[in-house]
Amino acid sequence: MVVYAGQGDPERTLALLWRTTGEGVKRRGPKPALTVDAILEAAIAVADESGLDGLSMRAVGERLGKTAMALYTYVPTKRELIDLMYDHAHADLIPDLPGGWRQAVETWSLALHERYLRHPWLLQVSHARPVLGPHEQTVLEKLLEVLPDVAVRATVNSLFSLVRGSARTIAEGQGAAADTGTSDQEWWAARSRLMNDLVPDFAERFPRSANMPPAEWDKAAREAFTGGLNLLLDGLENQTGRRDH
Amino acid sequence: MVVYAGQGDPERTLALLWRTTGEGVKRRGPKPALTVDAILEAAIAVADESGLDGLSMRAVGERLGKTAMALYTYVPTKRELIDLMYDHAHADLIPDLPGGWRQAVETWSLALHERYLRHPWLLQVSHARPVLGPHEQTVLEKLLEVLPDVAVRATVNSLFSLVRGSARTIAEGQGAAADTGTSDQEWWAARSRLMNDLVPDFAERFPRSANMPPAEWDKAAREAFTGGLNLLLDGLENQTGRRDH
DNA sequence: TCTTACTCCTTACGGCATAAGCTATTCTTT
DNA sequence: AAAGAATAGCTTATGCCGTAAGGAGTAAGA
Repeated sequence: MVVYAGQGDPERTLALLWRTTGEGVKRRGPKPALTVDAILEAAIAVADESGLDGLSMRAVGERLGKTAMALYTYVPTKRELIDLMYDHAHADLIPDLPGGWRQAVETWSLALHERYLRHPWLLQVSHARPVLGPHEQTVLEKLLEVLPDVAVRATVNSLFSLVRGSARTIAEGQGAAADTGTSDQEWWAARSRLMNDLVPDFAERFPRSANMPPAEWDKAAREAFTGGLNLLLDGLENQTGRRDH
Repeated sequence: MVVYAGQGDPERTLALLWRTTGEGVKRRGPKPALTVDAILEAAIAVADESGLDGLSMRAVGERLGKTAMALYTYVPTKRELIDLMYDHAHADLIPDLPGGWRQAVETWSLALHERYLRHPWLLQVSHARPVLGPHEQTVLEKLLEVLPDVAVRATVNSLFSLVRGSARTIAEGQGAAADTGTSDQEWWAARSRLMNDLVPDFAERFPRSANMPPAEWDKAAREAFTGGLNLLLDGLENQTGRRDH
């Protein structure tokens, strides 16, 4: 399932995202035993380990030695928690980008790609509408800084699609392997055998698909990513070149 | 949340996908009151209306005048049901593709894009490993038939990423609008106002993001899609042209 | 006719997010 | 110092979910 982001109470969420909640102000009542950041880190740890499906308020609370309900003092709902996790996981993402725009865009894409692979659950958070958190905003801003001034929206959209799509393919392959305990080879072998029995005319009906063996998925997917990126940047260079190259 | 596909009992799932279950054979016991296809259509109707989150076995059963448990006679688990829905929704998708490869790829992409928008929940089904159903396989095969023989894997991967990514953006915008009852304009206006209050220095910190207003999202996202597609195809033509053009 | 295989129901279980309400804690005001 | 107010974080409860278990009825084969 997909968790839709950015649909909670906007004011509360934005305030949490940008941490505009009065920090130094003295407040009554018992000292808070937790902080939003501690919760975020626990939640991210849970999600890294068990995916977004394993992310329950109970699980996060347990990791902090609290009950699920204790979290609701800090975070209005699970939705907002995920929004916060999402933005938090985009912190300190983009390194200094090298000179030429093409190299810079490549570096940016690889950094984002890598981050997605480190936190695969990020790919399961669908931003129905942008979360508008500071860290994600920074990621976008850095890209805009280096992008040539041609077809900006199309390029941004395509880059995000490409990076997310490729990362998804890789992450899901890995996740499936981990979940089921069967490697890609084993899984594929088992399926081939079954398909041979069940659909003996497969190769006739789908000759081209049959001719495209899976190889090592992980590697193939990575190559497909850089290959696709190159295609896209070629296309962009093509349009740009006539102006400022 | 994301539903992971292709992880149930492979034999049962594949048999259901390819309908190799003995159809004409006489079976004992009461006549089945349902068929897998009827369940699929009901389930797809539910998902179209309420998304994958609203898809519960109870809801599907109710639509058919049955209980949730009645479905388990036909479908082993909800997971496999979703696999079957996924493949079913890819039926009769690709029209006859026009002559030139570039036009053919464009037509293919648009058809897939459109299908995703008709059944947005498709985008929430992540194929950890391919479902390997007949209809999805046909979609892939048709693309392979027209694709030039260059960087095939990268191109296929990129095209799927681009189509899915763009469709996701559009679908989620629409979904959010429907869910929250606020239009894009209203939503954006509200956020802008809040951001102005909470983060008054936004425009200084993120000048380029601030300069990229949201416009009409739906339209912008569609243009970004065709624009990205053109970039990609330019890149591909660049590599192909030297050979067979 | 009796057995067997099958459909489809009711019931039940454990897990989920979270609403409601309670208690204990700590600051502010008197 | 005492009283009041606001807050943290607990327990409990509600209504969802997927689905396991088991039972009742039905139709084909022996």
